[in-house]
Amino acid sequence: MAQSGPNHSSGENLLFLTDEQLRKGIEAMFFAYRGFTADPDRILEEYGYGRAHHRALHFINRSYGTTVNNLLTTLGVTKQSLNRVLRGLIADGLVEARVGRTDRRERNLFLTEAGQDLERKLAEAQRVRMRAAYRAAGPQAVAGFRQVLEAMMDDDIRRTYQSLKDNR
Amino acid sequence: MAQSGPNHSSGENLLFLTDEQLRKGIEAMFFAYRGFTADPDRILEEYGYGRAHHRALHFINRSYGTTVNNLLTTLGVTKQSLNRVLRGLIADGLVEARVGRTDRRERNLFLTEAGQDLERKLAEAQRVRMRAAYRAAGPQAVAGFRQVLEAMMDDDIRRTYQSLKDNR
DNA sequence: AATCTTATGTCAGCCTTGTTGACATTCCAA
DNA sequence: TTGGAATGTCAACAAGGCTGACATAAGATT
Repeated sequence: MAQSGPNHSSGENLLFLTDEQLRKGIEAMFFAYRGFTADPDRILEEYGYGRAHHRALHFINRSYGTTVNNLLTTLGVTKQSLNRVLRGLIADGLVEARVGRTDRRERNLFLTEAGQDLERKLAEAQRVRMRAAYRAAGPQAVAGFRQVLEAMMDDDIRRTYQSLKDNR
Repeated sequence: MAQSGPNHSSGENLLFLTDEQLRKGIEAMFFAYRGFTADPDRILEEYGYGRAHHRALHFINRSYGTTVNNLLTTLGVTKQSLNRVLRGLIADGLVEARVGRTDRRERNLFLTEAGQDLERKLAEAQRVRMRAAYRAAGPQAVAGFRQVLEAMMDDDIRRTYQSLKDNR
């Protein structure tokens, strides 16, 4: 388990983990996630895309040349679902799927220029809000934010997340 | 990436707000939210319900006797969408809608015994994970977590959130 | 060479949950 | 009395999940 920071047993943690405190955290997640997706959603609407397209663009950009199977695992959806989205992005010239070089069954995915443009636009919209939130809360709060989020992930996803974490 | 760091001004914030750091925060939100909803989702499936039902149960439980309009605002969906969900919950005997006493156009919403049972079950599943994450990250991290999430909300939603914050 | 397996794509159909638009009912308030 | 607010309902549609079935290509194994 993700064990890092200071820990329990200290008496001060008793009040801390009341259902009431937990409920506030739960609601904060719900409301914050809405804010988190709101700005990209508005942009996507102009293009006739949805969140699924955003996620695909993000992770293709992020893991240059990734395969369809990799993407499936990261996104946690079925191939049919992803395929529908990819088909649209490829048809619109935002994504390119090249036959794999070592294994020709695989398709390596790339963003075209246009794809990179949209990805940048979406990412920047999301960063603006994230940056503002980070600024408002301060560095120490951000560290805590990341720690809690990381501890909240499913184990296998946390591994995926961490493997993506620092490779750029 | 075309352009990297934002990097204005304030000394210690320099390294802090790189696009890279922001991207990690964005991915953390995405992956953590999946974990956050995973446990309730499994329970809901057994009952043939979806997340929309969970949200309705949560906020009806939370704001005893709330009106449909209040709920709409909190949930951020259309009345038609909410109505479909409420109809199901009422038909299944989990929610009761009583005609308003002061304004008889309004419907006051309550959980029945069965509704409270399911709500408790869902909430506890979600709390288990949240509690584990809080424990793993420690009190200071939790404070930061809450600060950043709050700063990430839309302004009007933050007001709603804060008004719900301490009234119990 | 034949066969098994993997990676991917595609078709069809279903579900939840969001949307709009139109229209009815109830009932408070001016 | 009349306007408007709160609510409900019906219909239609879309996005984006899902399952199941089947096709194709190509790597892997026997």
